Amino acid sequence: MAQTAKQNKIHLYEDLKRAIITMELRPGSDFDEAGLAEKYGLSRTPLREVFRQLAGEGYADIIENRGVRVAEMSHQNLRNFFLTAPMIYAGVLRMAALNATPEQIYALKAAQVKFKAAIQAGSSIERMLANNLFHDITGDMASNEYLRPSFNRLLIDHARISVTFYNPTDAKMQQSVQTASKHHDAIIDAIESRDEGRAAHLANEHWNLSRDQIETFVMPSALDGQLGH
Amino acid sequence: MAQTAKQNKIHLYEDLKRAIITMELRPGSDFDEAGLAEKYGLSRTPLREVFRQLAGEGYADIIENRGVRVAEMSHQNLRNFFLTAPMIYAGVLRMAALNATPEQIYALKAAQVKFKAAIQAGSSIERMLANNLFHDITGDMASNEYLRPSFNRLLIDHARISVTFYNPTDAKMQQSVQTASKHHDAIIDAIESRDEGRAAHLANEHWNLSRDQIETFVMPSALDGQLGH
DNA sequence: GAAATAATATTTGTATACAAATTGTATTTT
DNA sequence: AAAATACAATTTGTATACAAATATTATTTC
Repeated sequence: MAQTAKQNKIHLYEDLKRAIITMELRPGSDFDEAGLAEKYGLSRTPLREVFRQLAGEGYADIIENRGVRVAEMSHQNLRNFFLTAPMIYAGVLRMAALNATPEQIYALKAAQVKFKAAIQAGSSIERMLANNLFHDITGDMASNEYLRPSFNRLLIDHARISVTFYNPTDAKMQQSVQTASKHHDAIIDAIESRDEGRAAHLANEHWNLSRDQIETFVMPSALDGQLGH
Repeated sequence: MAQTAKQNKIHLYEDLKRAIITMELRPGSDFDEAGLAEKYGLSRTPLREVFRQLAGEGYADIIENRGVRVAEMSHQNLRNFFLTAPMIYAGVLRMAALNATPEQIYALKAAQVKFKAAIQAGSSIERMLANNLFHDITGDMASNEYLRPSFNRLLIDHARISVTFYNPTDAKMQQSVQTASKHHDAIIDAIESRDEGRAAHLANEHWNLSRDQIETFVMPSALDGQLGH
């Protein structure tokens, strides 16, 4: 079919992205070209173009003569993540407050409704995806092509870290999800009232919450939090 | 030939990158697949993979059914550039001071020697390339995979802005190149002595110099410099 | 039986051929 | 002659076929 090829390519792209941020495809695991070509009814040529694109966006790594694999997540990554995220996110929210359009604000509110629903009734994956969507929209709002690439990479690993470490039975962790949701509400409010300073401040609070969560539950005293502030 | 195909691909990749940052290929101009395939002795398949890669790194944009073109540089881009650069570069230099290896420091010093030589005797393009190399090495030093993507995009447009606006006959501009060179020396010193605070401070000075240059010579009062500080 | 080598299978990379979409030109219509 | 349509040429996208490199297995050597 003529039309389906293009659609299949899009589906493959979206499916792989989703599978990577949900950790369905583990970091370091490699893609099966032949298998995926079969599954999506595509030849290897467009398939490989999708791989290149995913690599360019930080989802995967291409190794010469040795195929494509899901981007790694090392311990060094995690450290850099918490050093970098507050800075980039403060920049994104600051510019989001300046540049957000009414349509984007509407979309952000809708994403927050979804997020709250996911906290109540959704799976841990659904919660993460809703959170991811929320942050992604703030990335749109900033409309800063220089900030976006780094921000997107942070979002990828923020998603993967969430999936890895989130434990819905833990009371303290549930509490911090509630706090995160309150942050989101405050962020929407700051953006809507064009308060860039407050938006930037909230970014730091929000990521400190994430860091504390991880520190407390998995890697106590791993980071000194001195940088990126 | 078996070996040449892989080499040709690398040459194509490097040549296109260079042609883009030197403005030999103008923003928005589109690539001639057939012509480049002929010129580099490659079929269109590997050629298109190179295009995808360049697009992923911010050198080019791929438009569905309408080929590949050199990444645009709009006025909005320029504004975002000066809002974002100080922040990212401060982050990079801070982490460079923390993480630089002796080999990287050696390479940075060598790049600075080249830069000084280019100021004295080189063309405006050579000067820009030497400067670009210097900054690129600081990006290596930081070894932060979250900062790198945005930093690289800034470097691309920093190069293109330099080429566009640099006027070697202007006395004031020559002066600011000398100042930039002094900044480089100070940056090397800060990194070598692991003084992250000073490195971050120098980043801001260095980019303010760039901004003042552009503001004074091409777009007076275009930016308020309020953000990103 | 373990290490080294050779032979085979699989995977990755490239070239060519074909299909679809877009662009440019010629023709027709008014 | 200007606008609209039809046709041809070019460009872009995909599939298949083939080449090169890597991984796996079998065989040989000690």
